[in-house]
Amino acid sequence: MKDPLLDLPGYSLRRAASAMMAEFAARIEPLGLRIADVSALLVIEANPGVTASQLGRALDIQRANMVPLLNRIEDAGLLTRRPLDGKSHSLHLTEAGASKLATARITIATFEDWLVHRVPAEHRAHLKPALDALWRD
Amino acid sequence: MKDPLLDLPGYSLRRAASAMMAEFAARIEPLGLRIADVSALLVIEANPGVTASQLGRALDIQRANMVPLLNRIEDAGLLTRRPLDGKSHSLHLTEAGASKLATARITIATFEDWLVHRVPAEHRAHLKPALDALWRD
DNA sequence: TAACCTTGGCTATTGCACATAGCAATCCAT
DNA sequence: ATGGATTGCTATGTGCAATAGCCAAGGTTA
Repeated sequence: MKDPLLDLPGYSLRRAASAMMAEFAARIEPLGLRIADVSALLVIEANPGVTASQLGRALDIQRANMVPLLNRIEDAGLLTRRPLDGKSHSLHLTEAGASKLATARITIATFEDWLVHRVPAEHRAHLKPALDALWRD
Repeated sequence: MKDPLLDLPGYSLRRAASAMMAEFAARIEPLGLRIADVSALLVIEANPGVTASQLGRALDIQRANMVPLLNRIEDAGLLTRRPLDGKSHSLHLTEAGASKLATARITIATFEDWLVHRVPAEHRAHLKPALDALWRD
């Protein structure tokens, strides 16, 4: 069967992202985490005390959508919200959060390595710069 | 602010795909089409008479999810479903469908060109092969 | 100080893309 | 001819993101 989509880089991008996200979600799910959770935990750990809106800007997630995300990882005991100035809250990982993230980091590293090695060696080094050019301003 | 996500190719893939899909969706929306519609129309035109399940396999969309998709483009007058053997239906573009697709093709080509030229010349040729390696078996 | 605009966190709702489970009719192979 | 697989479909749920609006708390300027 003819598939004209196979000639379109945009379609390849869509399918590749979809396949890789499904794979990563499956690998991270046994830890009780979702993809968005992992990205939030990583940024919070690297920037203890960030506010929810700063985090949202870094992850390109709307303020409104940060709420259920942060509730979820707070309910899981991975995060504390401390009042900062009566308007903002500062976010910190709990010990459980740091330890969960340490475990997740292994999964992340394994996955990223697996992903990168799926691409043939001659193209490998070009993947990330090419992708970054597509979304970073 | 530190952003450890920026080192992860998987995260770049996610963000790049999200950005590009948003861009394409915005460009194709004035035609009254969605991304999934366009992919279906392209495959149907290239393979007149395909069945819904064949199409679903090509697009990696579950049978169940083909239903609203095909209903939508049929309701828009772009598609006819003809009974094939009492179980399967064969799919064909209407004249309106072919003409709509001809218009869409211009948008698609412009978008794909824009996308590809966002990546620096030295990486450009590597993007599609790298992406294809990530999802094609 | 008072008026104003902006920001931060939140609720509520919606849309899209995708998944699973189950069903009835049809077909195909042994 | 019976049993298994396939087709199209309904119904439902999930993950992620968007929008509109609310309220309280800052910041800025007159």
